[in-house]
Amino acid sequence: MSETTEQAAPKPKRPSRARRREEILAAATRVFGSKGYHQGSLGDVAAQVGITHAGVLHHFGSKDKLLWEVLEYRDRVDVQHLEGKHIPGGLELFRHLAVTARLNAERRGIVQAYAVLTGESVTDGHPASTWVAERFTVLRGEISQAVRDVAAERAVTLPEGEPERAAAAVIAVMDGLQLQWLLDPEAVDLAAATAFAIESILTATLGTTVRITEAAD
Amino acid sequence: MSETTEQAAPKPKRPSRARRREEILAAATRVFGSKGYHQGSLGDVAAQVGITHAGVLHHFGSKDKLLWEVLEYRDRVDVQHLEGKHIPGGLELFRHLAVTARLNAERRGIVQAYAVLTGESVTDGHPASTWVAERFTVLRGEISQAVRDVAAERAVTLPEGEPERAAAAVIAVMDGLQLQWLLDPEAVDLAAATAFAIESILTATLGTTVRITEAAD
DNA sequence: TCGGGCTTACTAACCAGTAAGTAAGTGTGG
DNA sequence: CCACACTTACTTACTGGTTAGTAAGCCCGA
Repeated sequence: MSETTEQAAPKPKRPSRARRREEILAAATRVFGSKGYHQGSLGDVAAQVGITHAGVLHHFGSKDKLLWEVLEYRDRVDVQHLEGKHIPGGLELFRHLAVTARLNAERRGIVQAYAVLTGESVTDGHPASTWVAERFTVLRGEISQAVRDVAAERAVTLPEGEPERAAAAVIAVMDGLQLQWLLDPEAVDLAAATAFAIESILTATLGTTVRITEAAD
Repeated sequence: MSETTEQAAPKPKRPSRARRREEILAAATRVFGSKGYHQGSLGDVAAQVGITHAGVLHHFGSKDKLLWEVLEYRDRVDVQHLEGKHIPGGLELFRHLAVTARLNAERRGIVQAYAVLTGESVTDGHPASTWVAERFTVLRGEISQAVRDVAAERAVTLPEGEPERAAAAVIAVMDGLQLQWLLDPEAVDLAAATAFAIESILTATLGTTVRITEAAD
């Protein structure tokens, strides 16, 4: 065993480790998305990649750990289309949110996964609750900062706590619209309603008309 | 002494039927609220009223039927504080929504139950999905009508589809804020944020300032 | 040949729903 | 007014199903 232990398995000819894990993560996203975490079983996930549930456990150890990696996987996919750019600030952030909503209307699965897991996470002792709570905290921070930036840009002074309230409202409206859209896609135009709501909140908060959609599109 | 027994509705000696059912419904609301429908078992519900799970089934037949009655129970409790008055229209409706949010901040359990079940309901074939979807439809109808009423009152002409978009946004923001509040009550002032968001959406929609909160309360 | 990927086989727990029995009530005929 | 018939509210015990997780071994590729 001289140089044998050194091979880090970089070129996978076999659908090995990394690749299989990705397959499983994608399958788990679909399963947890369509059935929820508690109702979606390891067997369901395993079946989608053509192995047994024990095979899944071989890669992820436990169902909880699999969930955690699914959540991080979603983040990775989400950030991916930003192409390395960090999350924008100011008005650009809100345009980004509107664009995300438009993209989401074409990715029902991932939206459903997010909605189901977020809803489930408010149950006692749910393994995803800290992840979701932290996610909300981070988002509120980023969005309220963007509100402050836009306000400064337009020389508007905001009352204490207003940026935070606006940030919470923006996140809330996005999540809530996703729920309604998932249950009745015909009744709610996810992209339009989201853009409308964000503009409304910003306009009312800043006291001046804010547009985040491109003209004539 | 005219023992003509005019006992129309005598007091039952036993905590019979109706009473027990209410106890179970209250318990089920707590259980489904704190653990979700799938994760909350009939045994959990039964334990809270000091009977066995078979006893619960004696009263409700199946877990699905119990859920249905829980949902209707919530509606009954919700409408109850309106004291027989029908749901108001126009601006009054939005004030009512803000008041409800304020009340909700004191009834974590029922808010949690609603949030959990709504989230769960977007999973495939969930027994509550039609109930939730219908609820959203009805609410959107009522709220969009109220928007139209207020617009007419103020002689504002709204673009096609705007009342519906505003209605969806109002419902969305209420649900979304509940989620954030449940996960982090310190970070979100449910009553204030809800009132703020509703005012924002109405103000932006109608183009004139709308106030729904009482001055100095 | 060796180790990682995976399977088969199993365990222990849990769950909804059924069935049958019991005890405590209610209604009624004599 | 009481005995007997019946109903109601529940229990215990069980069935059939599903689940996460464990253990041990097989197979294949490098």
